[in-house]
Amino acid sequence: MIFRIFWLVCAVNPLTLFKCLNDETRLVMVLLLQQYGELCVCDLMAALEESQPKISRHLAQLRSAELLSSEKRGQWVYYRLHPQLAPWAVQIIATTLTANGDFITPYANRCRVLITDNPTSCC
Amino acid sequence: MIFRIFWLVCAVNPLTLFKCLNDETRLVMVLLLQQYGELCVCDLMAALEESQPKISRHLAQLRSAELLSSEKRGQWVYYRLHPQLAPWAVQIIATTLTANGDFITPYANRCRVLITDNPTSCC
DNA sequence: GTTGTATATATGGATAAACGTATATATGAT
DNA sequence: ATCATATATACGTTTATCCATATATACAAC
Repeated sequence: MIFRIFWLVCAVNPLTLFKCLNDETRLVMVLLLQQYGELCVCDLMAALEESQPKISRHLAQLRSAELLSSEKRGQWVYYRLHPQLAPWAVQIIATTLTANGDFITPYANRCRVLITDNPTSCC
Repeated sequence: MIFRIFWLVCAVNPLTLFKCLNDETRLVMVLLLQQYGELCVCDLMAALEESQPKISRHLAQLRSAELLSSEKRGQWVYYRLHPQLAPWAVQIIATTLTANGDFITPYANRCRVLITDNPTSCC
């Protein structure tokens, strides 16, 4: 008899998670994605007012840690929290956001999805 | 009319918290303290099998970030989670411990409070 | 094809974090 | 007083992290 085990969540090591959240650029991006669900790279560049390579490098790091997933649509790449991210990790991100909403407010105010009428258009 | 504001919790910056939890030595110590309430330096040295200066240096860092508080009793210094640590930070530590109990098991097994009949004696 | 835009990665240099060793301080015992 | 134990800190070196710049890739429009 053969059993198959399907992995429903990504096994995030706590050290890996905290390493991701340790940098201001990465922390703000993760919190913005927790709050707004999905953002493209240019949204994040605008929100954080940082250079494209810097944003991209940190996104790659979050992606390789399986905290984020990305999807290419046309010439844009959209990021979100990884759908299979372990619930405890999601809970930590949510708790951080709830208790520190003011921490990302200045960033969110520069975020396209907040300041445009038409959030389906990009950059 | 004079108002006095009493600070009931320590205002931990999320970045500061994650910086603290980013290092394996510090993370394990924080999780052990969450689980066992109070441990002295020699307990932590035994649990982590690390040198005294290394343990002491990381404890100083956690103390200066106000994650931990310390109390000297006789020649021993006992550490615990800071009593005024912000609830959201405590929640994050608790969540991490609950979801990753196995992460600290090997350390806990070397912890005096677990392997001694008389936990009031030290070292 | 060319051009422009969006995103990713590679490389070298700067900055910061962690470590080992040595030393200092405080307490307790003799 | 001396000696031993427990803990903290200082100093120099190694190691890891972050960044800016340059370059590469992919797509869309023409």
